[in-house]
Amino acid sequence: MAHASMAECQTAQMAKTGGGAGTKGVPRADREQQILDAAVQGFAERGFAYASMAAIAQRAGISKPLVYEYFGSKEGLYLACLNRAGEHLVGHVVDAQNGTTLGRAGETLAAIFAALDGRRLDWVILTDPTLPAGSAVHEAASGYRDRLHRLAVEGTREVLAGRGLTDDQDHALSAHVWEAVVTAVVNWWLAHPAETAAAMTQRCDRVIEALSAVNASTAAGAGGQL
Amino acid sequence: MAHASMAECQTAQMAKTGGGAGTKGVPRADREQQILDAAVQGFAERGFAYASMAAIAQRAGISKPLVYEYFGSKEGLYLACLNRAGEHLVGHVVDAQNGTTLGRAGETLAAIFAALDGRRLDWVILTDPTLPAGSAVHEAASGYRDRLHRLAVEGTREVLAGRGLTDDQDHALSAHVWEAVVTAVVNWWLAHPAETAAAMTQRCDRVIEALSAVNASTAAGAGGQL
DNA sequence: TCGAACTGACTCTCTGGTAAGTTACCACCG
DNA sequence: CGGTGGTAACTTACCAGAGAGTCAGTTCGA
Repeated sequence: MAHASMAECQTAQMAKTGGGAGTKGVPRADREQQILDAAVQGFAERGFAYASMAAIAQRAGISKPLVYEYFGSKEGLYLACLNRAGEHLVGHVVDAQNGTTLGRAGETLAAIFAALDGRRLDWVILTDPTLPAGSAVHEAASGYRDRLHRLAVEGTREVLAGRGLTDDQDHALSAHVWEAVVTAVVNWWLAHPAETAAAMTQRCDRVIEALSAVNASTAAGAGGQL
Repeated sequence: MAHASMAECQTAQMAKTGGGAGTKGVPRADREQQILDAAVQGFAERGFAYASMAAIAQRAGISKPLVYEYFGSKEGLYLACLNRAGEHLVGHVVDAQNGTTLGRAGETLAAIFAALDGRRLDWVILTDPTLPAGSAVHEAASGYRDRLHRLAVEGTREVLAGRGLTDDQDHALSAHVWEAVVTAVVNWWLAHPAETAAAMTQRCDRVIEALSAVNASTAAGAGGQL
């Protein structure tokens, strides 16, 4: 826990006093970003429930009260991480969809990979499973995931309806499952850091292609196994 | 939190003393099951991280030290819940697969629905997202999920390989995604308590059918949206 | 009377959050 | 140009609550 205390001085400043009180000359806006970076790492590493504010402060190279002065509370800090990550991701996915044939599974995934490239931990913040049910942070995270979800399944209703699916609940279930698939794919990516965003896109295209073929034969009564 | 204190006397015993110390005549084996039932509810409700041993003891109608005497620690208690739930589910899925055409998606789901009927919270225990990474309970839960996972994707390799997928990583990703799909479907079921196991089975059959058709058209270049 | 069942009342640690004080930068004054 | 007050940046040291885990003892059935 004490190994990261020297790594936070990326901005143009060097500690002048050994360890006393007093300002270090870092403006608030800069320091806030440093804290957010440290918080994303801390929260992603242990989950909201288990991450400690003291550890995050130490990782950021400052003391706990400063974190509280800038972000108010643990939930406030998480909310700030969430907003930064959520706006970034949602924005990229929207942009990507505007410039391509809307809604195809592979292209949605590609946009997510691209947006998360270089800041994959953002995804962990958006999907942290340890958020206490019913809390403000939980609601906020759900909100961002929901926006992504709506973007991703736009158009699903008509397509499925056209193929004979009329039950509302069936549509809800399908959407829920698709969300889980996206989550699973991104989590797999997180577990394979060597994989580039482009490689993931290609991989998903391959798998989708193959699964389509399997399902087609299944639907035709060939008894494919899945 | 105090509303469930009277609901635990399902076994043949009634409190004889008002609240003193002393035995209540409940043999250890029975009490252990009562504690496990209360623990499953408590852990499922708030997650391992946020559930408190005192609350679980209260829900079981006994005091905290007895829980510790029987299960040793919070992790020990969770482990006991996990083993009971895991063995039950895995056993049922194995049985179901032995008596049917092995490995088809819909039938695996049907077996899970049947096994979980009447004890759906078992699933929450097996998939609790708040388990601390690296802990013994986390490993144990992963173990059970892994056994289910292996059962479910048995045969996937040959099928996908036959359709042109040769990359090992592609297979790993596919398996990971399938696991997520199962999880998503069961979680949806948990969120819709009125749905019977049989209804879920039918619903999944419908959706799988429709999605197969959609994917088939997608693969054929019709540009289906998903 | 012996052991199993059972409890009230602790301890101890961890952590979210706070109070009060310290230092450095800076604008302004003389 | 040196002083000087104000404010933003920062810290040490603490509090309070919650919850895991324990101890010493009490009651009851056999």
